[in-house]
Amino acid sequence: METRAPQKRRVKTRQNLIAAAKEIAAETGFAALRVEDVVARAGVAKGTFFSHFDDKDRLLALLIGEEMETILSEIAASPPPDDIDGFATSFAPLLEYMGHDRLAFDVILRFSGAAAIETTELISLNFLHQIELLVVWIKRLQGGAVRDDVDAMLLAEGFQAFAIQAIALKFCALHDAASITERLIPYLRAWLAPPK
Amino acid sequence: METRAPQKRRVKTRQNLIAAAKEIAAETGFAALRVEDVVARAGVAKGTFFSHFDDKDRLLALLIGEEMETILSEIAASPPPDDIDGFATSFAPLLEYMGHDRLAFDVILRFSGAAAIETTELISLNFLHQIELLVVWIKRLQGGAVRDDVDAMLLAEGFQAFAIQAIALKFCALHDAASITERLIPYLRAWLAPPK
DNA sequence: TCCTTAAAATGACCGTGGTCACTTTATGTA
DNA sequence: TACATAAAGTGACCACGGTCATTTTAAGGA
Repeated sequence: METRAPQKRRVKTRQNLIAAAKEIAAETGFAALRVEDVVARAGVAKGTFFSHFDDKDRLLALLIGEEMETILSEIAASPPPDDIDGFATSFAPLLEYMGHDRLAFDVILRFSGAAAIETTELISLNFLHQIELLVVWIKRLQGGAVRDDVDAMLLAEGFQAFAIQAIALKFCALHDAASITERLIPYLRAWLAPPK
Repeated sequence: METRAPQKRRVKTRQNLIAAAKEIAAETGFAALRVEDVVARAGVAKGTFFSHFDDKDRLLALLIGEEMETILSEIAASPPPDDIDGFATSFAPLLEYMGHDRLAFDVILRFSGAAAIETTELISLNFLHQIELLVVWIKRLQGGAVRDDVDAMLLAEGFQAFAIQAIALKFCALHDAASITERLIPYLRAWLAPPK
Protein backbone atom coordinates (compact mmCIF):
# COMPACT_ATOMS: atom_id res chain seq x y z
CA MET A 1 0.00 0.00 0.00
CA GLU A 2 1.56 3.18 -1.20
CA THR A 3 0.68 6.58 0.16
CA ARG A 4 1.93 9.72 -1.48
CA ALA A 5 2.19 13.17 0.01
CA PRO A 6 -0.76 15.49 -0.62
CA GLN A 7 -0.51 17.44 -3.81
CA LYS A 8 -0.28 21.21 -3.93
CA ARG A 9 -3.71 21.40 -5.52
CA ARG A 10 -5.27 19.68 -2.51
CA VAL A 11 -3.61 22.02 -0.02
CA LYS A 12 -4.81 24.99 -2.02
CA THR A 13 -8.35 23.66 -2.22
CA ARG A 14 -8.39 23.14 1.52
CA GLN A 15 -7.20 26.69 2.08
CA ASN A 16 -9.90 28.00 -0.27
CA LEU A 17 -12.60 26.10 1.60
CA ILE A 18 -11.43 27.34 4.99
CA ALA A 19 -11.07 30.91 3.75
CA ALA A 20 -14.54 30.82 2.20
CA ALA A 21 -16.03 29.43 5.41
CA LYS A 22 -14.32 32.09 7.51
CA GLU A 23 -15.69 34.84 5.29
CA ILE A 24 -19.22 33.50 5.41
CA ALA A 25 -19.05 32.90 9.16
CA ALA A 26 -17.85 36.46 9.65
CA GLU A 27 -20.60 37.84 7.44
CA THR A 28 -23.59 35.80 8.56
CA GLY A 29 -22.59 33.92 11.70
CA PHE A 30 -22.06 30.21 12.24
CA ALA A 31 -25.73 29.27 12.27
CA ALA A 32 -26.34 30.51 8.72
CA LEU A 33 -23.25 28.87 7.28
CA ARG A 34 -24.30 26.43 4.55
CA VAL A 35 -21.98 23.94 2.90
CA GLU A 36 -23.35 24.83 -0.53
CA ASP A 37 -22.39 28.47 -0.01
CA VAL A 38 -18.91 27.52 1.15
CA VAL A 39 -18.19 25.31 -1.86
CA ALA A 40 -19.69 27.90 -4.22
CA ARG A 41 -17.40 30.60 -2.86
CA ALA A 42 -14.41 28.28 -2.87
CA GLY A 43 -15.19 27.26 -6.44
CA VAL A 44 -15.33 23.51 -5.84
CA ALA A 45 -17.98 20.80 -5.85
CA LYS A 46 -19.83 19.71 -2.76
CA GLY A 47 -18.19 16.30 -2.75
CA THR A 48 -14.81 17.96 -2.44
CA PHE A 49 -15.87 19.55 0.82
CA PHE A 50 -16.61 16.17 2.34
CA SER A 51 -13.35 14.68 1.14
CA HIS A 52 -11.61 17.37 3.20
CA PHE A 53 -13.88 17.43 6.28
CA ASP A 54 -15.85 14.57 7.81
CA ASP A 55 -18.85 16.80 8.26
CA LYS A 56 -19.89 20.43 8.54
CA ASP A 57 -19.40 20.57 12.30
CA ARG A 58 -15.79 19.42 11.97
CA LEU A 59 -15.10 22.47 9.83
CA LEU A 60 -16.79 24.72 12.37
CA ALA A 61 -14.73 23.07 15.09
CA LEU A 62 -11.62 23.83 13.07
CA LEU A 63 -12.46 27.52 12.67
CA ILE A 64 -13.45 27.86 16.31
CA GLY A 65 -10.42 25.91 17.50
CA GLU A 66 -8.05 28.12 15.51
CA GLU A 67 -9.56 31.24 17.01
CA MET A 68 -9.43 29.79 20.53
CA GLU A 69 -5.80 28.88 20.05
CA THR A 70 -4.94 32.40 18.90
CA ILE A 71 -6.67 33.96 21.88
CA LEU A 72 -5.12 31.51 24.33
CA SER A 73 -1.61 32.16 23.05
CA GLU A 74 -2.16 35.88 23.57
CA ILE A 75 -3.26 35.15 27.11
CA ALA A 76 -0.22 32.95 27.66
CA ALA A 77 2.03 35.74 26.38
CA SER A 78 0.68 38.28 28.85
CA PRO A 79 1.72 38.45 32.51
CA PRO A 80 0.27 35.79 34.81
CA PRO A 81 -2.32 36.74 37.44
CA ASP A 82 -1.28 37.60 40.96
CA ASP A 83 -4.55 36.88 42.69
CA ILE A 84 -7.64 34.71 42.24
CA ASP A 85 -9.76 37.30 40.43
CA GLY A 86 -6.87 37.71 38.02
CA PHE A 87 -7.49 34.19 36.71
CA ALA A 88 -10.96 35.23 35.59
CA THR A 89 -9.91 38.52 34.04
CA SER A 90 -6.93 36.98 32.26
CA PHE A 91 -9.11 34.29 30.73
CA ALA A 92 -11.95 36.70 29.95
CA PRO A 93 -11.15 37.12 26.23
CA LEU A 94 -11.20 33.36 25.67
CA LEU A 95 -14.36 32.80 27.69
CA GLU A 96 -16.12 35.67 25.92
CA TYR A 97 -15.26 34.12 22.59
CA MET A 98 -16.43 30.69 23.71
CA GLY A 99 -19.75 32.20 24.70
CA HIS A 100 -20.26 34.73 21.93
CA ASP A 101 -22.40 32.39 19.82
CA ARG A 102 -24.80 29.70 20.93
CA LEU A 103 -24.00 27.26 18.15
CA ALA A 104 -20.27 27.80 18.60
CA PHE A 105 -20.61 26.99 22.30
CA ASP A 106 -22.48 23.78 21.48
CA VAL A 107 -19.72 22.78 19.10
CA ILE A 108 -17.08 23.58 21.70
CA LEU A 109 -18.81 21.42 24.30
CA ARG A 110 -19.24 18.57 21.84
CA PHE A 111 -15.61 18.60 20.73
CA SER A 112 -13.97 19.70 23.96
CA GLY A 113 -13.18 16.17 25.05
CA ALA A 114 -13.54 14.54 21.68
CA ALA A 115 -11.70 11.57 20.34
CA ALA A 116 -8.34 10.24 21.38
CA ILE A 117 -5.04 11.89 22.24
CA GLU A 118 -3.62 11.56 18.76
CA THR A 119 -6.22 13.86 17.31
CA THR A 120 -6.28 16.85 15.05
CA GLU A 121 -9.21 18.33 16.92
CA LEU A 122 -8.03 21.79 17.79
CA ILE A 123 -10.71 22.34 20.40
CA SER A 124 -9.81 19.37 22.56
CA LEU A 125 -6.17 20.29 22.10
CA ASN A 126 -6.95 23.83 23.22
CA PHE A 127 -8.59 22.53 26.36
CA LEU A 128 -5.38 20.67 27.16
CA HIS A 129 -3.39 23.83 26.54
CA GLN A 130 -5.68 25.73 28.87
CA ILE A 131 -4.99 23.19 31.58
CA GLU A 132 -1.24 23.42 31.03
CA LEU A 133 -1.27 27.19 31.36
CA LEU A 134 -3.54 27.12 34.38
CA VAL A 135 -1.36 24.56 36.14
CA VAL A 136 1.68 26.82 35.70
CA TRP A 137 -0.20 29.84 36.97
CA ILE A 138 -1.69 27.94 39.90
CA LYS A 139 1.61 26.42 41.01
CA ARG A 140 3.14 29.88 40.90
CA LEU A 141 0.66 31.14 43.49
CA GLN A 142 0.17 28.01 45.57
CA GLY A 143 1.12 28.60 49.18
CA GLY A 144 0.22 32.26 48.75
CA ALA A 145 -2.97 33.44 47.08
CA VAL A 146 -3.98 29.94 46.03
CA ARG A 147 -4.62 26.90 48.21
CA ASP A 148 -2.00 24.17 48.12
CA ASP A 149 -3.96 21.44 49.88
CA VAL A 150 -5.23 20.27 46.48
CA ASP A 151 -3.30 19.21 43.39
CA ALA A 152 -2.78 21.98 40.83
CA MET A 153 -4.15 19.78 38.04
CA LEU A 154 -7.41 19.22 39.89
CA LEU A 155 -7.71 22.94 40.58
CA ALA A 156 -7.14 23.66 36.89
CA GLU A 157 -9.80 21.17 35.83
CA GLY A 158 -12.16 22.72 38.32
CA PHE A 159 -11.50 26.13 36.81
CA GLN A 160 -12.59 24.75 33.45
CA ALA A 161 -15.74 23.25 34.92
CA PHE A 162 -16.67 26.59 36.47
CA ALA A 163 -15.81 28.49 33.31
CA ILE A 164 -18.18 26.32 31.28
CA GLN A 165 -20.83 26.74 33.95
CA ALA A 166 -20.41 30.52 33.80
CA ILE A 167 -20.70 30.56 30.02
CA ALA A 168 -23.73 28.27 30.05
CA LEU A 169 -25.45 30.56 32.53
CA LYS A 170 -25.09 33.37 30.01
CA PHE A 171 -27.41 31.51 27.65
CA CYS A 172 -29.88 30.81 30.42
CA ALA A 173 -32.64 33.39 30.66
CA LEU A 174 -33.27 32.30 34.22
CA HIS A 175 -30.45 34.49 35.39
CA ASP A 176 -30.11 38.21 34.87
CA ALA A 177 -27.54 39.68 32.56
CA ALA A 178 -24.05 39.57 34.02
CA SER A 179 -20.72 39.11 32.30
CA ILE A 180 -19.14 35.70 32.19
CA THR A 181 -16.26 37.01 34.30
CA GLU A 182 -18.63 38.32 36.97
CA ARG A 183 -20.31 34.95 37.16
CA LEU A 184 -17.03 33.08 37.32
CA ILE A 185 -15.37 35.04 40.11
CA PRO A 186 -17.55 33.83 43.03
CA TYR A 187 -16.82 30.22 42.08
CA LEU A 188 -13.10 30.85 41.79
CA ARG A 189 -12.90 32.61 45.13
CA ALA A 190 -14.52 29.63 46.82
CA TRP A 191 -12.50 27.12 44.79
CA LEU A 192 -9.00 28.54 44.78
CA ALA A 193 -8.74 30.39 48.09
CA PRO A 194 -6.48 28.78 50.70
CA PRO A 195 -8.23 27.24 53.74
CA LYS A 196 -8.13 29.77 56.52
CA MET B 1 -59.74 35.55 20.03
CA GLU B 2 -61.19 32.36 21.35
CA THR B 3 -59.12 29.42 22.60
CA ARG B 4 -60.72 26.14 23.41
CA ALA B 5 -59.33 23.33 25.53
CA PRO B 6 -57.42 20.60 23.68
CA GLN B 7 -59.61 17.84 22.41
CA LYS B 8 -59.32 14.26 23.62
CA ARG B 9 -58.11 13.18 20.21
CA ARG B 10 -55.14 15.53 20.45
CA VAL B 11 -54.17 14.26 23.88
CA LYS B 12 -54.36 10.69 22.61
CA THR B 13 -52.27 11.47 19.53
CA ARG B 14 -49.63 13.06 21.71
CA GLN B 15 -49.54 10.01 23.94
CA ASN B 16 -49.21 7.77 20.89
CA LEU B 17 -46.30 9.81 19.58
CA ILE B 18 -44.49 9.78 22.90
CA ALA B 19 -45.12 6.07 23.40
CA ALA B 20 -43.88 5.28 19.90
CA ALA B 21 -40.76 7.37 20.43
CA LYS B 22 -40.04 5.66 23.75
CA GLU B 23 -40.32 2.26 22.15
CA ILE B 24 -38.02 3.14 19.28
CA ALA B 25 -35.53 4.83 21.59
CA ALA B 26 -35.49 1.74 23.78
CA GLU B 27 -35.02 -0.55 20.79
CA THR B 28 -32.45 1.35 18.76
CA GLY B 29 -31.14 4.19 20.93
CA PHE B 30 -31.64 7.94 20.57
CA ALA B 31 -29.25 8.37 17.67
CA ALA B 32 -31.22 6.09 15.35
CA LEU B 33 -34.59 7.60 16.20
CA ARG B 34 -36.17 8.97 13.03
CA VAL B 35 -39.28 11.12 12.96
CA GLU B 36 -40.69 9.10 10.07
CA ASP B 37 -40.48 5.93 12.13
CA VAL B 38 -42.13 7.57 15.11
CA VAL B 39 -45.10 8.85 13.13
CA ALA B 40 -45.42 5.53 11.29
CA ARG B 41 -45.61 3.63 14.57
CA ALA B 42 -47.97 6.18 16.09
CA GLY B 43 -50.14 5.97 12.98
CA VAL B 44 -50.16 9.68 12.17
CA ALA B 45 -48.74 11.94 9.47
CA LYS B 46 -45.43 13.69 9.75
CA GLY B 47 -47.01 17.13 9.97
CA THR B 48 -48.85 16.04 13.08
CA PHE B 49 -45.55 15.39 14.84
CA PHE B 50 -44.44 18.96 14.28
CA SER B 51 -47.74 20.40 15.46
CA HIS B 52 -47.05 18.65 18.78
CA PHE B 53 -43.29 19.26 19.09
CA ASP B 54 -41.26 22.19 17.80
CA ASP B 55 -38.58 19.85 16.54
CA LYS B 56 -37.16 16.37 17.00
CA ASP B 57 -34.76 17.40 19.76
CA ARG B 58 -37.60 18.81 21.83
CA LEU B 59 -39.20 15.39 21.87
CA LEU B 60 -35.90 13.79 22.89
CA ALA B 61 -35.58 16.42 25.61
CA LEU B 62 -39.05 15.47 26.80
CA LEU B 63 -38.25 11.76 27.01
CA ILE B 64 -34.92 12.40 28.69
CA GLY B 65 -36.38 14.97 31.06
CA GLU B 66 -39.12 12.58 32.15
CA GLU B 67 -36.59 9.89 32.94
CA MET B 68 -34.34 12.33 34.80
CA GLU B 69 -37.27 13.52 36.87
CA THR B 70 -38.20 9.95 37.79
CA ILE B 71 -34.69 9.14 38.87
CA LEU B 72 -34.30 12.40 40.81
CA SER B 73 -37.52 11.85 42.74
CA GLU B 74 -36.25 8.41 43.75
CA ILE B 75 -33.06 10.03 44.96
CA ALA B 76 -35.02 12.66 46.85
CA ALA B 77 -37.10 9.94 48.50
CA SER B 78 -34.06 8.10 49.82
CA PRO B 79 -32.12 9.15 52.91
CA PRO B 80 -29.81 12.18 52.51
CA PRO B 81 -26.03 11.71 52.56
CA ASP B 82 -24.09 12.09 55.79
CA ASP B 83 -20.72 12.88 54.28
CA ILE B 84 -19.23 14.37 51.13
CA ASP B 85 -18.74 11.12 49.23
CA GLY B 86 -22.40 10.38 49.92
CA PHE B 87 -23.40 13.24 47.62
CA ALA B 88 -21.71 11.48 44.73
CA THR B 89 -23.09 8.03 45.49
CA SER B 90 -26.61 9.35 46.07
CA PHE B 91 -26.62 11.15 42.74
CA ALA B 92 -24.92 8.28 40.91
CA PRO B 93 -28.09 6.87 39.29
CA LEU B 94 -28.97 10.25 37.79
CA LEU B 95 -25.44 10.97 36.61
CA GLU B 96 -25.13 7.51 35.08
CA TYR B 97 -28.33 8.09 33.15
CA MET B 98 -27.18 11.53 32.00
CA GLY B 99 -24.02 9.96 30.67
CA HIS B 100 -25.34 6.68 29.29
CA ASP B 101 -25.71 8.01 25.73
CA ARG B 102 -23.60 10.57 23.92
CA LEU B 103 -26.49 12.17 22.04
CA ALA B 104 -28.63 12.27 25.17
CA PHE B 105 -25.85 14.07 27.01
CA ASP B 106 -25.60 16.64 24.21
CA VAL B 107 -29.34 17.24 24.41
CA ILE B 108 -29.14 17.58 28.19
CA LEU B 109 -26.38 20.18 27.92
CA ARG B 110 -28.26 22.08 25.24
CA PHE B 111 -31.52 22.20 27.17
CA SER B 112 -30.16 22.34 30.71
CA GLY B 113 -30.40 26.09 30.92
CA ALA B 114 -32.79 26.59 28.07
CA ALA B 115 -35.40 29.27 27.67
CA ALA B 116 -37.12 31.26 30.37
CA ILE B 117 -38.53 30.39 33.79
CA GLU B 118 -42.05 29.81 32.52
CA THR B 119 -41.00 26.87 30.44
CA THR B 120 -42.17 23.35 29.84
CA GLU B 121 -38.64 22.14 29.34
CA LEU B 122 -38.35 19.26 31.75
CA ILE B 123 -34.57 19.18 31.62
CA SER B 124 -34.02 22.76 32.75
CA LEU B 125 -36.71 22.21 35.37
CA ASN B 126 -34.89 19.09 36.51
CA PHE B 127 -31.67 21.05 36.92
CA LEU B 128 -33.53 23.45 39.19
CA HIS B 129 -34.91 20.54 41.18
CA GLN B 130 -31.40 19.13 41.53
CA ILE B 131 -30.26 22.44 42.98
CA GLU B 132 -33.18 22.54 45.40
CA LEU B 133 -32.41 19.07 46.71
CA LEU B 134 -28.68 19.75 46.93
CA VAL B 135 -29.25 22.98 48.86
CA VAL B 136 -31.31 21.11 51.45
CA TRP B 137 -28.73 18.38 51.77
CA ILE B 138 -25.85 20.86 51.96
CA LYS B 139 -27.49 23.07 54.57
CA ARG B 140 -28.15 19.97 56.66
CA LEU B 141 -24.42 19.22 56.85
CA GLN B 142 -22.99 22.73 56.87
CA GLY B 143 -20.95 23.37 59.97
CA GLY B 144 -20.16 19.66 60.13
CA ALA B 145 -19.04 17.63 57.14
CA VAL B 146 -19.61 20.50 54.71
CA ARG B 147 -18.02 23.95 54.72
CA ASP B 148 -20.22 26.87 55.76
CA ASP B 149 -17.97 29.70 54.61
CA VAL B 150 -19.72 29.60 51.22
CA ASP B 151 -23.40 29.95 50.40
CA ALA B 152 -25.23 26.63 49.98
CA MET B 153 -26.62 27.71 46.60
CA LEU B 154 -23.15 28.37 45.23
CA LEU B 155 -21.95 25.01 46.54
CA ALA B 156 -24.91 23.30 44.86
CA GLU B 157 -24.21 25.00 41.53
CA GLY B 158 -20.59 23.97 41.85
CA PHE B 159 -21.68 20.39 42.40
CA GLN B 160 -23.56 20.53 39.10
CA ALA B 161 -20.56 21.98 37.29
CA PHE B 162 -18.35 19.17 38.58
CA ALA B 163 -20.98 16.54 37.78
CA ILE B 164 -21.13 17.68 34.17
CA GLN B 165 -17.34 17.72 34.04
CA ALA B 166 -17.23 14.16 35.38
CA ILE B 167 -19.76 12.95 32.81
CA ALA B 168 -17.99 14.75 29.97
CA LEU B 169 -14.71 13.10 30.95
CA LYS B 170 -16.40 9.73 30.47
CA PHE B 171 -16.76 10.49 26.77
CA CYS B 172 -13.17 11.63 26.51
CA ALA B 173 -10.79 8.90 25.45
CA LEU B 174 -7.93 10.91 26.91
CA HIS B 175 -8.73 9.54 30.32
CA ASP B 176 -8.86 5.91 31.31
CA ALA B 177 -12.07 4.16 32.15
CA ALA B 178 -13.39 5.16 35.56
CA SER B 179 -16.95 5.54 36.74
CA ILE B 180 -18.55 8.95 36.83
CA THR B 181 -18.80 8.70 40.59
CA GLU B 182 -15.10 7.96 40.94
CA ARG B 183 -14.27 10.99 38.86
CA LEU B 184 -16.64 13.24 40.78
CA ILE B 185 -15.48 12.42 44.29
CA PRO B 186 -12.06 14.16 44.19
CA TYR B 187 -13.71 17.37 43.04
CA LEU B 188 -16.37 17.19 45.75
CA ARG B 189 -13.85 16.53 48.51
CA ALA B 190 -11.94 19.66 47.50
CA TRP B 191 -15.09 21.68 46.95
CA LEU B 192 -17.31 20.80 49.90
CA ALA B 193 -14.84 20.07 52.68
CA PRO B 194 -14.68 22.65 55.47
CA PRO B 195 -11.50 24.77 55.65
CA LYS B 196 -9.21 23.21 58.20
C1' DT C 1 -80.31 17.22 13.18
C1' DC C 2 -77.99 20.44 10.52
C1' DC C 3 -74.73 24.18 10.20
C1' DT C 4 -70.72 26.95 11.45
C1' DT C 5 -66.23 27.39 13.17
C1' DA C 6 -62.01 26.27 14.90
C1' DA C 7 -59.03 22.40 16.19
C1' DA C 8 -56.63 18.59 14.42
C1' DA C 9 -54.46 16.08 11.06
C1' DT C 10 -52.63 15.42 6.39
C1' DG C 11 -48.97 14.53 2.91
C1' DA C 12 -46.79 16.63 -1.01
C1' DC C 13 -43.06 19.46 -0.94
C1' DC C 14 -38.63 21.76 0.26
C1' DG C 15 -33.80 22.64 2.12
C1' DT C 16 -29.65 21.07 3.23
C1' DG C 17 -26.24 17.78 4.97
C1' DG C 18 -23.99 13.93 3.27
C1' DT C 19 -22.75 9.80 -0.34
C1' DC C 20 -20.56 7.55 -4.12
C1' DA C 21 -19.71 5.80 -8.79
C1' DC C 22 -17.45 8.21 -12.11
C1' DT C 23 -14.26 11.70 -14.53
C1' DT C 24 -10.29 14.54 -14.50
C1' DT C 25 -5.65 15.66 -13.26
C1' DA C 26 -1.13 15.04 -11.47
C1' DT C 27 3.02 12.21 -10.74
C1' DG C 28 6.56 8.67 -11.24
C1' DT C 29 8.58 5.44 -14.62
C1' DA C 30 10.33 3.67 -18.85
C1' DT D 1 6.91 11.64 -24.66
C1' DA D 2 3.74 8.08 -23.60
C1' DC D 3 1.78 5.24 -20.28
C1' DA D 4 0.08 3.47 -15.77
C1' DT D 5 -1.67 4.53 -11.40
C1' DA D 6 -3.42 6.84 -7.68
C1' DA D 7 -4.93 11.31 -5.94
C1' DA D 8 -8.23 14.88 -6.48
C1' DG D 9 -12.45 16.52 -7.77
C1' DT D 10 -17.30 16.11 -9.57
C1' DG D 11 -22.40 16.43 -9.39
C1' DA D 12 -26.45 13.66 -9.58
C1' DC D 13 -28.53 11.51 -6.03
C1' DC D 14 -30.31 10.21 -1.39
C1' DA D 15 -31.92 10.76 3.58
C1' DC D 16 -34.29 13.03 6.69
C1' DG D 17 -35.83 17.05 9.38
C1' DG D 18 -39.11 20.45 8.90
C1' DT D 19 -43.17 23.45 6.33
C1' DC D 20 -47.72 24.75 4.92
C1' DA D 21 -51.88 25.02 2.06
C1' DT D 22 -55.50 21.95 2.25
C1' DT D 23 -58.73 18.53 4.11
C1' DT D 24 -60.95 16.13 7.85
C1' DT D 25 -63.04 15.96 12.28
C1' DA D 26 -64.98 17.50 16.55
C1' DA D 27 -67.85 20.75 19.43
C1' DG D 28 -71.55 23.98 20.29
C1' DG D 29 -75.69 26.57 18.94
C1' DA D 30 -80.11 27.17 16.51
